[in-house]
Amino acid sequence: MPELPEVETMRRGLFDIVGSKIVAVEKLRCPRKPILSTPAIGVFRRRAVGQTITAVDRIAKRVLVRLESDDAIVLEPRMTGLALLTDPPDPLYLRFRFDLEGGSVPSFWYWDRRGLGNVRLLSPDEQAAAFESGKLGPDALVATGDDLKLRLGKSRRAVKVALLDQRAVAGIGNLYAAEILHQAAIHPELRCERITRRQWSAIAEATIAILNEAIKYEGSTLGDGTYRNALNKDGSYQNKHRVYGRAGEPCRQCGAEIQRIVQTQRSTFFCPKCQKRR
DNA sequence: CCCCAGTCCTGCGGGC
DNA sequence: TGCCCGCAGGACTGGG
Repeated sequence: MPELPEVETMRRGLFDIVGSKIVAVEKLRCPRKPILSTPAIGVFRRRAVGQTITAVDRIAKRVLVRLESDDAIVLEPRMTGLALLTDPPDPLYLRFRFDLEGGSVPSFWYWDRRGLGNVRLLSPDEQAAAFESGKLGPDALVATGDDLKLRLGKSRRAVKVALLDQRAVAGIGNLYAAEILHQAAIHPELRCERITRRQWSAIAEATIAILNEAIKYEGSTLGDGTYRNALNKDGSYQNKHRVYGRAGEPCRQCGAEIQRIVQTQRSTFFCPKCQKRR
């Protein structure tokens, strides 16, 4: 499930396409519903073909392939989307192919098993509208304790639920929210309004530490997941998980049994001994 | 404004 | 053995 570390790994995996020219774009037929993409493929192709790729960036959980025209191809992988330079996990779910010239890479693909993701080509104005402040908080890799306190300090929501709000802080998903709160020693059900300035700082520091560590290990590939890097290799941060997916197993810090609860219909994992309610 | 349930989608594992 | 159901959750929508 791509969150910030996985999407950042995708971005880095596409480094070798910078400087190449797009010579063809194909939206691939899938046996079921095609994924969402805009604009219509004819317009998409006309605006992309002939363009040189100038950069590959990340905004929150999206990858932006920037073109010399200042348009950007925006990949939004959601649950099961992958950016690939090589053979896919299953060719059935290849959704887009971009053929390249002038570099070391012949093509890159967007692959998406469940098809909840999307591929868009956005003009500068459309990019500004899609990513305007108000829709996305500061990137989780740079958000400070004060940023979090300012945006969430008055909220009555449980802190774990609030960390998933991309308008508050951008890039955290269900898996890393649990990991971050364990590192910060904060109970996931603690209401934001009761969190101290010092605790917000601890959460921000844990966020940066956990996400950077996960990037170092190229993200988490879960047993039933599909996440891979651009060369179709597994990440390895799943071997470092403190709590996520470890219900009933011992906490690596204190040995207590990791608990699983459900918050707003999503699983939350935590250590009842390390993570206090205050 | 704030918050939450429902929705999309496919594969997998538990239960019977 | 095979089938059914629930679960996985990112981002968006609609409604209280």
